[in-house]
Amino acid sequence: MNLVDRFQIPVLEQIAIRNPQSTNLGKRIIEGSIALFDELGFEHFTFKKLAQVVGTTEASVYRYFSCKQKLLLYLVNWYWGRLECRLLLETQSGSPRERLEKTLQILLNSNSADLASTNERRLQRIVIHEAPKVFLTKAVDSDHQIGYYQTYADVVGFVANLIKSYKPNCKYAQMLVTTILEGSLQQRFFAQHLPELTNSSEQEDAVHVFYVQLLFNFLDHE
Amino acid sequence: MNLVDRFQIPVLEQIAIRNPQSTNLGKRIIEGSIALFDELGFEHFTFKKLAQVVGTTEASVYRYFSCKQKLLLYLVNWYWGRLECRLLLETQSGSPRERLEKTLQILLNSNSADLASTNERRLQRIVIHEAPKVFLTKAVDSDHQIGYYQTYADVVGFVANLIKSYKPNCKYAQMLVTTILEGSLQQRFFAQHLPELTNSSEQEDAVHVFYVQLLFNFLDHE
DNA sequence: GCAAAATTAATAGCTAAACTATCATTGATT
DNA sequence: AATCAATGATAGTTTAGCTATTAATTTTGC
Repeated sequence: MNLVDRFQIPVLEQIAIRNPQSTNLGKRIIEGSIALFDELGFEHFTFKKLAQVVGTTEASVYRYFSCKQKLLLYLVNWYWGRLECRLLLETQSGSPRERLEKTLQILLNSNSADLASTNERRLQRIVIHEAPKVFLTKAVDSDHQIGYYQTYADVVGFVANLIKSYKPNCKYAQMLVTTILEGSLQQRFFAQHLPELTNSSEQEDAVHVFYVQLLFNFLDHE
Repeated sequence: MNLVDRFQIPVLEQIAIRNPQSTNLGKRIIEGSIALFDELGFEHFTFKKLAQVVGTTEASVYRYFSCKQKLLLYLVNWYWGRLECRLLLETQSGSPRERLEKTLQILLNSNSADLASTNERRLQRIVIHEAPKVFLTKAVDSDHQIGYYQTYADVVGFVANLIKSYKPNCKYAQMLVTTILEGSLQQRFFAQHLPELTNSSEQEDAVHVFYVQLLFNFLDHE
């Protein structure tokens, strides 16, 4: 277990009814849900099917999560939390410019070496395919007030501060960050499913090249 | 009825079982669904509730649309189709640069004067809150093959070509367009529900200013 | 090691969404 | 006037989403 895995994400305990990391069944639910969300997609995912995969009952799953939206939110928050942790650990030294470049490498997931395990690759796919559904609900406002999006806001805030340390007068740091973060996920979705909407390339990671250029052209000529 | 309203969008007839514009009930279903999607959101929207609003039965609604996903797709395509039409009509003259600037004005919806009617404002809100759900499904690939996303691809292609006429060597025209299109919708969502993730402003339309600058900084320094 | 407490399994059941089917009625067409 | 398409009215099926109850099992405190 490396440093990143030790990182505790405080929001997670609020989202779940009972901390799934604290019991054997809870851990199986998380593992199973990663596999099943990836396989079925959010719409066709049900607690009944999850219970079968995990070898338990529907009622027992409900003791950990009140509904599948919350379970997805838990997984997505886990992803953001790990990202935040990596950012904190890996961007401690260097010039503002170097720290920003390193940040983009982490955010844009360029080196696929990090995605070693099957689970991490699955989680990445879940985030690409389902993450926006975590926001786009009638419950956004109340969920926001409860603090369910705090981890994501922390990531955005952290990178926005890095941008401001590079360009103190930047008026649009938050917009830049979310444009890059959400945009890059979307481009990966397009590359796989709607290739005419993007520009993928065999030779390079076009998504990475593009967003690095987009950011620094903006900052260096604002 | 102005020019834009006369525009026929060919994809729409494939999405619906029966063309809703051809009958009185069909038109009421479209009107009602715009109001109801806006009010309830995609998740809580049902054909039963729609039937009540429209003054018909669930079974009759099913004679026009096979499911609510298709109905949403129809509405979103209508939105994209109108946008494409406006682009074609309003960017016929001027230098490449001027045409691009006009295009951004249309895409980013800067002049809220276009959003005169209640229905158009509702449709805009539906697109902001629900449009990504049209893509993010397990059925993307088959829907894509059928051609359900053709209208959107046309809009993206049109703007990408404008970009290429301005900068013939631009390698990332499609990525630029989708980043701006989807990004701007998302920023408007954030401005309303998660304001710490964006940079809204009382004085200016920050979304418009930001994306114009983002585009031309990229193109003029690539 | 044992009693109490907490977890889980097993089962049942309820409400509503997402459809499908049937047939009578209306209204437009030739 | 007869016909055909669209709609209304009604009913019914399956499954998702969620709650409740009790018995079995495991964990925990002592």
